[in-house]
Amino acid sequence: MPGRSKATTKLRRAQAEPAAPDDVDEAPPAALDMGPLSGLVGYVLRRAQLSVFDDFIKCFAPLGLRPAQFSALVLIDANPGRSQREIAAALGIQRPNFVAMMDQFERRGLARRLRSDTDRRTHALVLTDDGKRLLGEAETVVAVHEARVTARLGAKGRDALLNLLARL
Amino acid sequence: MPGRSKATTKLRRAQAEPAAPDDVDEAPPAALDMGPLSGLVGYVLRRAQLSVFDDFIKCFAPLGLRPAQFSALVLIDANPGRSQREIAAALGIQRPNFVAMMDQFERRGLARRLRSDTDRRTHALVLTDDGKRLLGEAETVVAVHEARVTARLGAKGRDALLNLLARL
DNA sequence: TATTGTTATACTCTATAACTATA
DNA sequence: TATAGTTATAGAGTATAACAATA
Repeated sequence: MPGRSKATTKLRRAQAEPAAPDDVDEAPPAALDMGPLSGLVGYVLRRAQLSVFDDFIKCFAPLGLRPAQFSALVLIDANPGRSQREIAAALGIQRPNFVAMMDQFERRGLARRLRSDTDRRTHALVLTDDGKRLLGEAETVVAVHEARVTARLGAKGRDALLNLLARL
Repeated sequence: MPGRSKATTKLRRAQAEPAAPDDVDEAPPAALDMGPLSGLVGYVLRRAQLSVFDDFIKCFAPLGLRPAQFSALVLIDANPGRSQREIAAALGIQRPNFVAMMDQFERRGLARRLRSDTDRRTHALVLTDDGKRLLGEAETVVAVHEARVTARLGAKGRDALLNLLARL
């Protein structure tokens, strides 16, 4: 087992306060030892995903879209006429949980459920013109977001990351 | 601007996913077009994280540990005597949400809250012997899990992935 | 006054069973 | 009988305000 390096955290002292009697030597906060977590793919993956989603969510808040909603609109746009089951399954969403999302889309006028003439059980999903317009704005926003991610990884790093993640 | 002249979001279309083998000559299943999602770091990251967690959760179910619980035990073990606030913050868990987890750990006899003599507001967290024993088993399990992940990435790929993810 | 642990609460996400209408 | 969409529901996970004890 490789030894763990001692934490060598440089912490800046708090800014001088106006006139407070505080000169007792306080214990240095000292960063925590993350132990084996830093080498666990699952843990590092989770933290990275939260970090990227954090930026994504902030970028898309003005459009009123959550990540899952964006992905659903993209998929309906790329596959018009498909059923709820197909779209939901492709996104890893349970069918019951996709119903409320489609309800919202219809209420906001972004997508519609058309009745299928071949199988009257299914709904053929399509985007409305408003939905396509919003998706257009979304693709501008996603470009800004993705550029920020790419700035952290480098263009080559981003490609490498996508290829590695595709193996999992 | 260097290399990238036009839209940074030039995204390749999705590859077809391995569909279930079907020899029915009825309706062709026709995999969905994932559109730009396959090139979005956030989306691919999320799906990969869910995939890895899926294996992790199955591996740790016999030990009665969820991913967050495992990470908390690891952190307490590597940093005995730290406060709830410190452990929770290092894991990105809100302080109120960490209370129930510590309650469970104490009920199961895995960890204890010792009273601190320097600051009676805080609890000094430590693992019990049972907690350390369970963590020992967990590290065996995590090795199996991690080996399965590494089998998909290759040893070099795994290292590269960890380095890339650390930049996010 | 500020902080730690805590309670209460609410909101999102996710998972499963069961109903209906079609097939 | 099986399937698509739906309803209801329960469980995680997550976020914030507020309170008591302590600093």
